[in-house]
Amino acid sequence: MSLRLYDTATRAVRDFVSREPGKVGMYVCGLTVQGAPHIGHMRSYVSFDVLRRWLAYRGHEVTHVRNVTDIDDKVLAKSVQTGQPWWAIGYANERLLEQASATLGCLDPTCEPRATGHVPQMLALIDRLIERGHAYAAGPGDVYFDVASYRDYGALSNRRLEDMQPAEDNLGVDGKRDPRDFALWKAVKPDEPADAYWQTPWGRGRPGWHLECSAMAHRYLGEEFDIHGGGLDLVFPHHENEIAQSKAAGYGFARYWMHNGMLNLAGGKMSKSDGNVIDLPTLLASFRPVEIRAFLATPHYRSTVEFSEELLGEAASAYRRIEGFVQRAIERFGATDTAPTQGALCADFLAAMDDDLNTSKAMASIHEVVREGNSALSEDDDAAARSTAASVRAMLGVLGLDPVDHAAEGGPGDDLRVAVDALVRMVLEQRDAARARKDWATADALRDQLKRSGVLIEDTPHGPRWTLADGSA
RNA sequence: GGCGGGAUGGCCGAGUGGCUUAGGCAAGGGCCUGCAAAGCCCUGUACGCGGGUUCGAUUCCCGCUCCCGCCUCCA
Repeated sequence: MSLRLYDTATRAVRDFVSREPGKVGMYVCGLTVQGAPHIGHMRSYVSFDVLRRWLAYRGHEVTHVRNVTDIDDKVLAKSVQTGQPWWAIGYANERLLEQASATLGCLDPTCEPRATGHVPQMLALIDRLIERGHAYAAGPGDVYFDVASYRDYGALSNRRLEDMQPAEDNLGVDGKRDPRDFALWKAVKPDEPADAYWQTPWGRGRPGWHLECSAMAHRYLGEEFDIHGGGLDLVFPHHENEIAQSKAAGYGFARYWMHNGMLNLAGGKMSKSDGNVIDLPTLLASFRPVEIRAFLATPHYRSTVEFSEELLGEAASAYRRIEGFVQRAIERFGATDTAPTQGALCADFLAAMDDDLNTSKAMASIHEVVREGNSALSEDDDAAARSTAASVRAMLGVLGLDPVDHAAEGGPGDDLRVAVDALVRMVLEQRDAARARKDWATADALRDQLKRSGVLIEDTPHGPRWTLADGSA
């Protein structure tokens, strides 16, 4: 069985065949760095990180390009509003984003180009579009894409040009020939920061939204590449416009279009403009990064996900069941003996992932293997326990959820682990002594005391073990 | 109004024309344990409403209701 992916452009699941055997070029829309990222953004990052890891597992060398759009209307508006330089705002938010991405265990992209660093490529593209009759300069600094000149406009988002009836408020005012035309290049405006422009043959201005992605995808992945991804809310107009720009310029552009579903809060899309936003630092007060990642990675990437702390808590509990097994196996055999091995993925998992990244089903198969592993562990079937642990770790690894990879990231109070461990051991020695003389009252009192301090004790045939009540082990 | 997605057992969430009808969380019972915890075993018969096709539909078709997204900035 081979990998099949849902392609937005054809609205169907298709066999994935890369342009070049063994290589995949993938462009994923990152963010416009106008504000701090929220977990809805992170869902997109995690979704495409899973895709990238799966492509790699399936033997592809992946070139993963993810853009940072560091200049646009909102960044400039914010600059005027706060008095901060627009480039400082963008950079600050870019760093928050980078941090959030790393915290959730997303692999770094191969390249993360910024819009402002690719103005020459954008100008070249505009030039080419004007030459081919698909774009026109409308006034000093303004260049528009002529939507009517591109026959397939609307093909991706499945809408017809005549169905699009944008407000005709500024028809003629800004020099547009058709209200549906979109800006490739925008003229400097008096109420925007004075240093936000480039000199061009069409006048002073700055990039319009959409242009940077066409230019940068071309720069790093070539005229045609395999996968273009992003959030479902980018299908129109952003991706539709990217296609128009790139194809009208004569390039093949993306062969598969993939879009992740939205993250909802209280029934509606989590969105900065609606103000219903939760960011990662807020959640880190109560949950570990790996638990948040498990929450984001378990539902199918195309489904809408409802966010709530309760739901996140459920996902965390489910993850802890798996993690508990891996930890017990590692305590017994060591991390090396349970190291994930290539080819250790079970057939159900493999089939689920190949089927348009069905992570829900894939997680179900991990849970089944965990059950086998737990049984092997309690029956002291070391060989079986070892191999199931290696298998579970391999499968988790593909999802970016191997507990060992996340061990260093730390949960609340993690810096005190060594000290806590020493103290708990002292208490456990006393408790062992009490148990040895069958003084159950004393033994239980010690255990209860630890529990009140957030330390959970479990007696196993191989001695007592402790974990923290919040799940960080 | 146009386009698209969705409604599954207490909750989350896969999936399928009929088969042992995922998996998890929570709950109850059991095993294990000095008692616990963890783990394992068992239990819970669900597919929004109304029609239709079919020997048989949660799964296919039609209609309806409700929800969500896009159509303006948006991961």
